[in-house]
Amino acid sequence: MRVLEPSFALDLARRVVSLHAFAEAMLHLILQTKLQAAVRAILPDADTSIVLVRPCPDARHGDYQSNALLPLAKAQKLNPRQLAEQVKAALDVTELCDAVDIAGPGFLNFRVRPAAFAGVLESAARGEHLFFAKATTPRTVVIDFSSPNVAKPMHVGHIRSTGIGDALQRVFRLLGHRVITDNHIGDWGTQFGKLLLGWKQILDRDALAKDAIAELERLYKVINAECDANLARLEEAKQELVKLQAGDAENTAVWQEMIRVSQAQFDTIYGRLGVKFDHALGESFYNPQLGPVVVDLLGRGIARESEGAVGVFSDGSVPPKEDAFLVNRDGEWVPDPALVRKSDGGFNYMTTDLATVDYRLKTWAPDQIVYVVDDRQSGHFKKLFLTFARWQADAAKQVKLVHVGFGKILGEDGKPFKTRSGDTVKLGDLLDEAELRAFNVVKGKQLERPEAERVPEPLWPEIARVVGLGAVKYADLLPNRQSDYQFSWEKMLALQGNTAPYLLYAYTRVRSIFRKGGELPGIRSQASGVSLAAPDELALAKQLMNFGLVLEAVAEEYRPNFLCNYLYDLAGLFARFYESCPVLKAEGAERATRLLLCELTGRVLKQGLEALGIETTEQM
RNA sequence: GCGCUCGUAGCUCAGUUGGAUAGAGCAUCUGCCUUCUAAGCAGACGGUCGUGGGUUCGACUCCCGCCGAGCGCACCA
Repeated sequence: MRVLEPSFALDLARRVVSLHAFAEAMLHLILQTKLQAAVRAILPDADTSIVLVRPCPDARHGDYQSNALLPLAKAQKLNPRQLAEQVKAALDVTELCDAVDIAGPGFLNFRVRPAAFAGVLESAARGEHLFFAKATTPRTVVIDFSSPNVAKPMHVGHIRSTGIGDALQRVFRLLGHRVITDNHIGDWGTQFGKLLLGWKQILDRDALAKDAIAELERLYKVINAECDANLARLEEAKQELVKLQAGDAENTAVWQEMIRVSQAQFDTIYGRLGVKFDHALGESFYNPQLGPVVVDLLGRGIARESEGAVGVFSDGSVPPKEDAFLVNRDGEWVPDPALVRKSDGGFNYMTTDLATVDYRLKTWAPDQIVYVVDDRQSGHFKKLFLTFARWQADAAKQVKLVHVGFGKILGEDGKPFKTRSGDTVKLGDLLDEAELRAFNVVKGKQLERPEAERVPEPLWPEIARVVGLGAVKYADLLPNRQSDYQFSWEKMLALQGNTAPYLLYAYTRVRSIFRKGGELPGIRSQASGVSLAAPDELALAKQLMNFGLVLEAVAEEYRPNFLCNYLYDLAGLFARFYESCPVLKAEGAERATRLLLCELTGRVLKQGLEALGIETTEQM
């Protein structure tokens, strides 16, 4: 965002029309633009990219604040309060603010007129924006996530990559960027030797028709066990793999069939999760490029042979401690190369990933490529990015390669999440259980109510589906992604606290008002006369206006949990407003204002949840 | 051994360029349904932000040491 906003503001300064829309969508940005201009007037050489305006964490100080004058004063060896006085004198924000205060060592606090807030609400009500602005210079972003393996069931380990990746792609798209999602499926590798052997010798056709993945899994387990015990068997499997790699017609056909049935499984899961990909170029897609990549690396002197393998080694450009191509063993720094060809001539995933970066750059010319992959692979990506930069220095400067890592899912005992019998939890089973548990909660809550107030029973399963899937997704997106988190059905399906059900409930309360209130005159067309008076009205309105800021932070830091926390705060503020400010009983401007706040809160909740990949329900 | 990530209330977790009195939920306790869905709201209780230094107007945040946890350390991905 540090890079984005100044250029954003600059662009807009050139286009008055856009500036207008932009200001209406996000007050803090117009204040920021004006503040930056004032700073430039006082300090022409100052770096104004650090001059940011943010909402005040404490409303008593004001509505928006900037702390930027303090570091600025320090850099220029000026008295911060004096600088603040000068900047304040050069600052013209009278159209938005009653007062600009200098506080403490040199904080600048802006107090916005309620009428200015009302103006933003009115323009939002007219459908001109939803408190965020599309990027004026859209970036092209490739997002690589999910990446399940062929012939294996998708399991609980895939929800993090899938959920975080999907949320990120949704947020980037919402902000107007060009997004290309690519599912880098594991459809190649040594396991296919064993699978082919199993397919040819012990395949159960009926079982395959019934549950293809389970049958493929069985084939692998049986043959794998045989190979462990019997070297001749292992040799047989290797021969099948060699034939596949050589393009043998029969093995290729079987391999393609395995991909086909696996894809059907992926499609079922993705369908339930509402996840779509623009491409699914698996590892095998890059096969033809692997040899040439290694030849090129060797030819350029970037890779070299060692112990029969080919790898990229340290170039000694950084101290050993910071060198990703060195590792310390017993006090001695030894090579830890990025291997691109094994001593048996085969390639490994470093080679595939290099070919993949190369392909993506040539095909889509992205500004960035984002890999949503387990944190344990951070070492691999570090080497991959460095190796690519050495291989194609110029191309590497055009693209930002980012590894968005995440932690493990733990069970409630604090150990890796497994079934009672110790197996990995299959994703399909997990989603089934989520819906079942959600149904029991929905049913329980409905039965607590007087019959007249219940949601019609036929709607319960659909509500349970939205709540259950939403709960699983939300629980996964909520924690800071780099840390491990504890999986708890009880907590994710709880009706209180920072959970999907709480947010969905807030949304249904909004919808309920409109059902009860019937057709409401004038909300969209003649949105005017909005007057914010009650503290809870104002607090809610201000929170709505932070939506854009949060979306940009999500995209900038690749952290969907910012959006989760924002929506939770929004829902909380709405609940307070709902308690203290009767809507349908109010009259005149008060009623219109409150209806508008309900409408806009509903829209932001729905849009925000949608950006997290979570559906909403009208009643629950 | 070396590297990466982390350590915040009894438990599970937030904490947006370093910024003003560190926040939620659960648990414990107290109030609020003849009023738009109480799956809610208000309040109380609960903290030497692992620890010891340093940087500065200001540190949970940045730097260094130590303690503790998880993960990774050529030919699996």
